[in-house]
Amino acid sequence: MIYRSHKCGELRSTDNGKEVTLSGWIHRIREVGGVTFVLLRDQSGIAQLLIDASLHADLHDIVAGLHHEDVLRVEGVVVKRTEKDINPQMPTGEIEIQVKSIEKLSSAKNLPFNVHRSNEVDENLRLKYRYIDLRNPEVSQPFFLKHQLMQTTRNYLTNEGFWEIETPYLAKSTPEGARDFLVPSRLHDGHFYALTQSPQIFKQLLTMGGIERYFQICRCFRDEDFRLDRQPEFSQIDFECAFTSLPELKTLIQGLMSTIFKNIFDIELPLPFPEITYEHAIKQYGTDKPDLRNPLKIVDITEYFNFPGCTPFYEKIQENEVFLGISLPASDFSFSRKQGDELLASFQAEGARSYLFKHKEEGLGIKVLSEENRKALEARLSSKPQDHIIAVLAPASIAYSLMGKLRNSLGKVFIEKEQKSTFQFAWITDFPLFEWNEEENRYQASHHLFTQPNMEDYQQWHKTDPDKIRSESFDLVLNGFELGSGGLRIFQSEVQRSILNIMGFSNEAIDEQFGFLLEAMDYGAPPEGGFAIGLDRLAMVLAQKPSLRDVIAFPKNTRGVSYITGEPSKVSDQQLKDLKIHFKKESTCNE
RNA sequence: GGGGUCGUGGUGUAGCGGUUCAACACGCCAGCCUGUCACGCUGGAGACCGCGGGUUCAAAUCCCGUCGAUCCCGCCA
Repeated sequence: MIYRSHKCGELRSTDNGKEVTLSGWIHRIREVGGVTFVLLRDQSGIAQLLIDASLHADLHDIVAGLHHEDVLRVEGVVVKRTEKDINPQMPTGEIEIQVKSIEKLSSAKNLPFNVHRSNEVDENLRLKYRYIDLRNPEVSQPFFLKHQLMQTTRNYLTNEGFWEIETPYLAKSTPEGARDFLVPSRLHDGHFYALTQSPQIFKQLLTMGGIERYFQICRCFRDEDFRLDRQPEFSQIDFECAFTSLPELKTLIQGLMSTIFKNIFDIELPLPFPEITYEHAIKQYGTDKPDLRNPLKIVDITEYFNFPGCTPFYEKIQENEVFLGISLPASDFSFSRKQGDELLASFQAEGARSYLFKHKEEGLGIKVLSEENRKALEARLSSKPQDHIIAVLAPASIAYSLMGKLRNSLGKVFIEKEQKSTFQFAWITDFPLFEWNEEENRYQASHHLFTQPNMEDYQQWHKTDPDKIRSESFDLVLNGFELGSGGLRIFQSEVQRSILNIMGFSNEAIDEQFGFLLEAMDYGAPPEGGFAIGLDRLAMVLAQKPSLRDVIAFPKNTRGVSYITGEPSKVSDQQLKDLKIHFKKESTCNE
C-alpha cells in the first residue's frame, strides 16, 4: 500500500495535472450544495480536496460519513483553481485535489476540543489529549526548534573536540541542593538510588579520567515545587573541560549561542555578551538574572537624604536602611495616579516605605531637599519634567529585591511593545561562594558544593568571613531567564575538605558522602571547569513561549501530575513487597 | 508550607439571591445550499451550575469546609 506520493503542504500550481495519493487528517469539512470541500492535513501542511459526488457516485456514501480528524487516504488529480477561487492565505491555495477515491484509514470520535482552537482550552485537558493538541503546528513547532537546538549543539561541541558520554540516572543521593527523587533498591533493603539532579560529579570524574572534553544532553530530576519555568524533569546541555579557564568557557558558550542563532534564525549575535558582576546586578537590577531589554535601572539615592532634619528619611538611613529609586521616563512609561497608588500599597504590604514623586515643570516635588541637592538628585536619576520617580526606603535585604520586582513589572509593557523579539544575553560573574542559611544557621553553597573559590579571597577570608569569598563561577542570562551556570571546579582535596567544613560538614560526613571524590582528587586531578545550559528554558525563550510545558512533549502539571498516563500512581502490593516497603497509613491521595 | 484567582452542556464564557435563570459562541446531530475557505441558513440534542454542609420562604448566585486547577512567595539552577 502506497500511502502517499506527495505531502499535502508541498503541492503548488506547478503540480497541475499530477495524479497524487495523499494521506492525512481531516482538518475541516465544508459541504456546499452537491460538492464537498475537505481540508486534508499532514505534518507538512494543508491541501483542499474537492469531492464532487456527481462525478464519482461511489464517493457519495463515504463523504456523508466523514468527520473532523478522521484519517484518510485519497487519490486524485491536482488541478489549478480558477483565478477567483484562489486562496492567498493558504500556501497550497492555488490548487486543489479533485478526488477520485477515498479510503478511511481510521475514524475519529467527537474530539474534546478543536485542534485549531486549542489555545483557548484548559491546559490540563490539552495535556491529557496531548496527542491531539500536537497536531496543531503552533503546538508542535517548538519541538522542531528544540530538535534543531540539539542537533546544532551536538555538531558544535563535536567540532570543538567534545565526546558525548552518558552518565547514570540512578545515582547516589547527595546532601544540599534540591530534594531528590528516590528509587528504592529491591536488592538492598532500605537503600535507595536518587535520580540525578545533574551529572555534576560524574563529569568531574570524567575529566579526572583524562577525557578532557565531555558533553551530554542530559535529563535532570529535581523534586521541588514547580512553576512556569520549572519541571520535575528537564534537560541540560552539560559539558566539562580539563585545563580550562573562565574566559575559555565563556568563549565556547558564546560560540555555541552564536552558532545556534546563525543556523536557526540567521541572526548575528553581538559578541561578547556584556558582563555584570553579581553585586552590580543586584544593585542596578535588583536580581541576579536581569532582563536587559528593560531600560529601567535602580538608583541608590540614599546620600541625597542623609542629613539631619530630613525626616523621616534620615532616621531610617541611620538605621542602615537604603533609599532606592527608579526613574520612569514619561516618554515610555505612562502612569496614572491609580496605578501608582496600587504599586505603593503593594510595597507597604511588604513592609517597606514607598514614595511616588512627580517631576513637575519646576522640578521634583520633594520639599525637604535644598534646591542644590534636589538638582543633583534629578541629574543622578536623569529625571525630566513629566517623569515619575518611584522610591522605596527599606533595609537593603528587602529593598533591592522589591525594586527588582517593580522593575520587572514596570518593564513588561515596554518590552511587550518594543523589544518582544529581541534577545539580550548577559554574563553574571563574581558570585559569592556561600550564602547564609537562616533556618539552619550555617553557610551553604550558592552554586554547588564543588565550585572553585577565588583563591585570593579564600586565603584572606576562609577563617573569618567566608561570605566575602567570591567563586570562580558565572551564570548565563537571557531575557531575564537564567539559562545556565558553571565555572571552575575544586580539584584539590584539601580545598574541597575545607570548603565542606565551612558549610558544616564533619570530616566523618565528608568521608562518608564524598570520600570517593576526594580520593579521586588525590590521584592526579586536572584543573577543570564546565557549564550547563537549560535546554528547555533556552527553547522556551527562543520559541517565545510562556511556559516550559510548551517545549516539553509530555510535561507534568504544577503538582507533578501527568493526566495523560496518570502518574504518580499507586503500585501493586507485590511490587511494594518486593521492595519491602510498608505504609503505616493507607494513602488516600489518588486512584 | 503561605497568599491571590478560578471551577456553569463536549469546549470557551455570561448570569452573582427570586421573576422567560439556566443563556451565548464554537462543537455535535438532522435538513437545505454546486465554489466554499473560521462557508452560510433552518431546526434539534446536550448541564442535577466541582463536591459537602449552612444561612434563607427561596442559592449557580451569600457563608463555611473540602477537592481540583492556576499564578506568585517560600523552596529550587
